Amino acid sequence: MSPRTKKQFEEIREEKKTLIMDVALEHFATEGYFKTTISHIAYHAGISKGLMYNYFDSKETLLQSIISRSVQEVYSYFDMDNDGYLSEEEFDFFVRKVSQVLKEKQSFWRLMLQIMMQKEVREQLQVYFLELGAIIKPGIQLKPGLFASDFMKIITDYFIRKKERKGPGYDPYLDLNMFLLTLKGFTLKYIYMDNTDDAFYKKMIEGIIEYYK
Amino acid sequence: MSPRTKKQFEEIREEKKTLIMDVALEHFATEGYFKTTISHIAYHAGISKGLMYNYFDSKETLLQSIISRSVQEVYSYFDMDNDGYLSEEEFDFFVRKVSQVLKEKQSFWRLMLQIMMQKEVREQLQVYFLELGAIIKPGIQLKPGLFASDFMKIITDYFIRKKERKGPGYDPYLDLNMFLLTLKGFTLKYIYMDNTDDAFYKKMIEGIIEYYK
Amino acid sequence: MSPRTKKQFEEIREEKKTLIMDVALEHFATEGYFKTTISHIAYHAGISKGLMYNYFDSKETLLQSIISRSVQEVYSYFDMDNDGYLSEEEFDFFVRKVSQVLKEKQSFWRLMLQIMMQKEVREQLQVYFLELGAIIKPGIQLKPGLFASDFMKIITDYFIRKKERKGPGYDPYLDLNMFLLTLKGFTLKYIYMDNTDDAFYKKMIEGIIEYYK
Amino acid sequence: MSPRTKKQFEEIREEKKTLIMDVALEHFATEGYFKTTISHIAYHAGISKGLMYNYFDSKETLLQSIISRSVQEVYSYFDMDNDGYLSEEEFDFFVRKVSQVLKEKQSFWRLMLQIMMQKEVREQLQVYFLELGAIIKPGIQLKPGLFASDFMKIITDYFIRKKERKGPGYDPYLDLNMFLLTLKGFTLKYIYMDNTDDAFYKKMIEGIIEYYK
DNA sequence: GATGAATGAGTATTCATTCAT
DNA sequence: CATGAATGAATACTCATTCAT
Repeated sequence: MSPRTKKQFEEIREEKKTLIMDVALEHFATEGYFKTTISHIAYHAGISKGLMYNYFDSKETLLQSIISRSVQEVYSYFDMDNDGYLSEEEFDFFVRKVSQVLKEKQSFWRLMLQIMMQKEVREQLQVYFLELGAIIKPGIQLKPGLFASDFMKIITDYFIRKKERKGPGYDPYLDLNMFLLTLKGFTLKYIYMDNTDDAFYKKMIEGIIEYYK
Repeated sequence: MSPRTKKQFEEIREEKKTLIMDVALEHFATEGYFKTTISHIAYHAGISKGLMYNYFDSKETLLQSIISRSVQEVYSYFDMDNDGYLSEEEFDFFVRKVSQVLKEKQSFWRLMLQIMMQKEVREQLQVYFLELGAIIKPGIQLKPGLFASDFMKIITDYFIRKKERKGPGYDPYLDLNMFLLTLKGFTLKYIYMDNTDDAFYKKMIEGIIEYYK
Repeated sequence: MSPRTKKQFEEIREEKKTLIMDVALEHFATEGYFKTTISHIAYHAGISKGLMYNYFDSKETLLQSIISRSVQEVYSYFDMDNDGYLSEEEFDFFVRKVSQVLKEKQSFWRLMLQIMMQKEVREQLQVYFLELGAIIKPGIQLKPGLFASDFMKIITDYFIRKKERKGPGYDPYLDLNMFLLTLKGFTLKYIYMDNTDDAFYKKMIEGIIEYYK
Repeated sequence: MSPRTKKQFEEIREEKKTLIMDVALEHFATEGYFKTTISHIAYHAGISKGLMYNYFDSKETLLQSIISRSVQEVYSYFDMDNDGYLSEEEFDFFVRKVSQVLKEKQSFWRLMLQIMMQKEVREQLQVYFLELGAIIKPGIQLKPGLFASDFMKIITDYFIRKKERKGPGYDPYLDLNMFLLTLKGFTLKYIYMDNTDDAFYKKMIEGIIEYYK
């Protein structure tokens, strides 16, 4: 019965926080942030309301933690430490990654869409998801170091290089924006799909690659 | 000093109802349904809370009335009493109509997206917006008489006829779904645009027409 | 098309008032005073809310008017202008009268019971229905001129005279109070009877007469 | 500083619930159910409104809990687990018990009378208080297991046996119903008595016993 | 750490009453 | 006389947050 080490405590703490965030995300995403009560989350996480406040200062803090965590996870998905260059082969991989992120983090994206309705929230989150509201045009300077910027830079570069393959009549910015529109549409569709039709899902990924590679 | 006629009363009622719905839609769409209080709506509509309840039974009824009204308006936009045939020239017109509806009813679509987060709501509204959740495949039977079905039928027909132009390698269903994805993406993007960049907006409409006509 | 005379106006006014009171009494009695809304009454009386206030200053005034009117009616039932003497034959008649009043004014009595729950109301109404809360003892002075007092005086006299028939062991005050208890019980029972069992009802009247004549 | 045990929490809950129900009953009975506000109850119970709702889901639930509890208490008063036989000596005891229940639960009975005005409520409560609406006739089948039925059965048996003592001219059902009427009248009278006149009260109990033993 | 009782500011809703027409 | 739109004070109820144990 040796007392737990500091490290053990820390681990338990992290586990509980993760549990709470998982439960909360699920309920936020399906029932809505405002309709989900703290009591409800605590109950489904198997803890008391009081303990919730031991881990998170407020309902809002909890929400922010969830978003922040999910953003980190999405970051890591794309492994932004690479060389920032997207080859033709990697384009395939990239689109599939995007779809995978959508699939695995469906709840998160649903929450995002919901949360973004509020103007204030939207402005704050632009930091993470610049693209959602931004327009890609020649001459726009993307801040380096931000996820969305990095992401957009790599993609933009890819489409500019694509011009070499497609010839003079090709408008890379139009094509890029069409691609982004399609990706957004894919996101929207997937987020709302209750009974995932996997065949359709896969077919559309192939379609996107075929249309925009 | 004669009392108001029935018609006068009816007019007052309709005007006030419209006013309340307009104000409510605007606030629901920008601040969110749950964050928008009845007091807030009443205040901005310049009426008392009590009067709100003279016209709408509850906050939820108000929401439903708004949705119902907007759906009617969208219906009328597309004038579904036509021949159900979409010529190449009309395709242009159709895409432009869609974008116009988005532009003019931006608040409504934002509200829709928000509302559709809740599963129950989504299921109920499928009647109106079948497509949002549906997948278009060969052999699918669309119920005639419903807006979404009519809409989808016309579009599907268009893409099937397009095969004649495009030749044997052309997959009309893939192309249709890609088109719908792009349209959805356009919707999503437009809904979130605070400062409308009209040039970009128009460019993308042209792009969609160019890609899918 | 001669203009209506003052008298005609007065008559119309009285008719409307009576109508409103009738409707209100019915609803007060079955749904309860507080649960019955002015709107409801106005609707069922086929008039507007505004007009209601033309006839009655407030909901409370309406209630008081109803009670006052019913009390007058009950008064008249017993024709208190008689000699104040109750013969043996008249006792029969008296009990039957009581039951008839119960039957015909069931709604009113139900309303009374309900209203009397509130202390303040009860105190105010003692004027009319002294007996309900009072105890009849030798030496109590009943205020002349009040219905309840008159009523009690006549009944008390009857039971005192009854002593002559029953002999020395007979306690007129006990018997009187037992009789009043039974009458009250009869009231309570009848008020709550939804499906009037007329046979039982009549049998009990005969019983009361048999037991207390 | 160890947290409270489950038992401690349970005790707190029970105490508070009892407190709230006691206060509420008192106010419901004297001011009326509808006139009594939740705020009022909370204030007089020395707690916050919020806590009320921690223990009772709604005002109506609170009412039901009060009624349910009181019914249980009345049940236990009569100890229905006995042999179901009422001897002549026990009849005294029985009547006195009834009066005692009236005295000790005066508020409850006042509330009952008030509540029973509403038809729906009345129908629902018949389960508990069959007799109030029922008529006792030869051949009526009383459902065993229900308080009111048990109660009525015992009383009915008593009056039937009484016939042996009284001889052929005696109508046990008339007498039973007269007795029940008197008891009801006693109830009604007692419920409304503000300043209890104990001497009168006791005299009437003796009277009832004398008349119906 | 852990619990859930307790709080109170906030929210939807009701309804008697007023008043312009 | 008659209407029903309009008001606002009151009321039931919710829920994030605090805190004694």
